[in-house]
Amino acid sequence: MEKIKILVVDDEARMRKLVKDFLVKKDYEVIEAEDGAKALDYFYNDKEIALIILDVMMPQMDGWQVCKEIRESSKVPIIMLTARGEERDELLGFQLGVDEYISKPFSPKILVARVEAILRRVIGEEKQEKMEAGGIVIDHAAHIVSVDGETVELSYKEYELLTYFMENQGIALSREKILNHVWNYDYFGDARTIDTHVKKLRNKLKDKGELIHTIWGLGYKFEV
Amino acid sequence: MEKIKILVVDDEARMRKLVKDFLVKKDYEVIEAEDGAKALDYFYNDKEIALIILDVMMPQMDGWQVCKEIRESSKVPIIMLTARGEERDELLGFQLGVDEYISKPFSPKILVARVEAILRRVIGEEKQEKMEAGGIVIDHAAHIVSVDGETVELSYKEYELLTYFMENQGIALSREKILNHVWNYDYFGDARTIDTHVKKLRNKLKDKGELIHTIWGLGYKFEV
DNA sequence: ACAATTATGTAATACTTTTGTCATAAAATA
DNA sequence: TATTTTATGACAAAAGTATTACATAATTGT
Repeated sequence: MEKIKILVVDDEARMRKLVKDFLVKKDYEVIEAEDGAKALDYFYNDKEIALIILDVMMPQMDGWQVCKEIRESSKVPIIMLTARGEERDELLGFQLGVDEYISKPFSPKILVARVEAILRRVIGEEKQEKMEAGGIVIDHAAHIVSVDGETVELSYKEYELLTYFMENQGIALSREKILNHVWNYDYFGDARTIDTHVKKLRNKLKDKGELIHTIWGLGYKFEV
Repeated sequence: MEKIKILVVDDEARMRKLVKDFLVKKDYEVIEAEDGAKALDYFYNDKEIALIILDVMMPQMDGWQVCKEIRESSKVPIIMLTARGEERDELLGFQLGVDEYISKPFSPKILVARVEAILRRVIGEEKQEKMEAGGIVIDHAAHIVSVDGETVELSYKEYELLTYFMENQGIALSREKILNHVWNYDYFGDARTIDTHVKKLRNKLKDKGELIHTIWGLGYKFEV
């Protein structure tokens, strides 16, 4: 099947690369544009683009302008990236038909989640809504986790962490890797934080907590 | 195929040599620069450099400055070496677009792993995930070792040691060589330590333990 | 906007496993 | 056989992890 194309517009190469890496991992085709003019150019020449991720702050032509131009001829979903602190002009965005905002720094998880939510809405494509392993079920649509049929209440981070583990069953994950995926990419906190979260998660999963194995000297692994 | 070029910048010749040795062994071409000015000079005159390893602490022009200069004209991946204790200015690094940090002392393994991870990300090359020899299988993704189908639990060092042996099948390895690869470069402990680890490893590998041959007066060799 | 609640990250401490060293036994070499 | 090198097992030291408590940040309800 043809891959879904996403256009990423940002003047910072690093940011484009970052976004691209995560989307490519999810099997999307990513086209990069370093400024508004190039973005419009790519967009007009490739009718297949399913979604645009647009940085607000760019020299020459900012994200709003690009958005406005595109909206004159297309209803393609647009996600706006806003910098930390930068105020969101929600109203302007609403008028221009922005579908979503994501504040930098963002976690890759959030980005991918938003992208998929929008595409699901627009394309109506169904994605993996449920995950199961060893009696643990995550229902992403309902945002509910159950262990042996019984619902357990997880906090946001715990939920993300468990999801990451279950997405990578049988794979040894270093703390660094976990931090990079579950936390924000620019989070430079203590890797020991993970221990605490793992502990809490294990507790809540009751006897299924032991499915999260400690790999001494390396990190953790989820395995049934 | 053309070798991939890596530029190593450090004022200490010892450190440069060390890094170079390991990278050369992995078939990279290494260019050394002893100060920031020379580094920039080499970099601007050789457009083929695929990655830069940069020491933070250097007289005249420190690593940050070099990094900043390079970032003004290039997106080449940069790994920063920081001394033990020296505080990492993560934020500054992030702004300058540092790709990775490695703290001295580091194990050669870590260094090579980071380099390959970055290059893989940039160049998009895949690495070997499984190794097999004489009924011993190492699954690096799962971090599992099995002997004749049965999983064996290895400690961190045992795992590293076995990996090193299997990477160098049929090659006689001196204790010194083993120390330099599996242990940190600044580990000056007793080479006899290896004997103990080899012993434990042999035990855990059961009858396959004898694949690790003792070479009297020299060291060890893994051979099927 | 405020207080109350909950979630998250950090630090300190307790705990566990791993690792290195040593003493001694065994084996190989000359 | 004397000497050098390696194997082995016990144990102390080091390093990694679990757990708890607490401060701070985020969220919720009023």
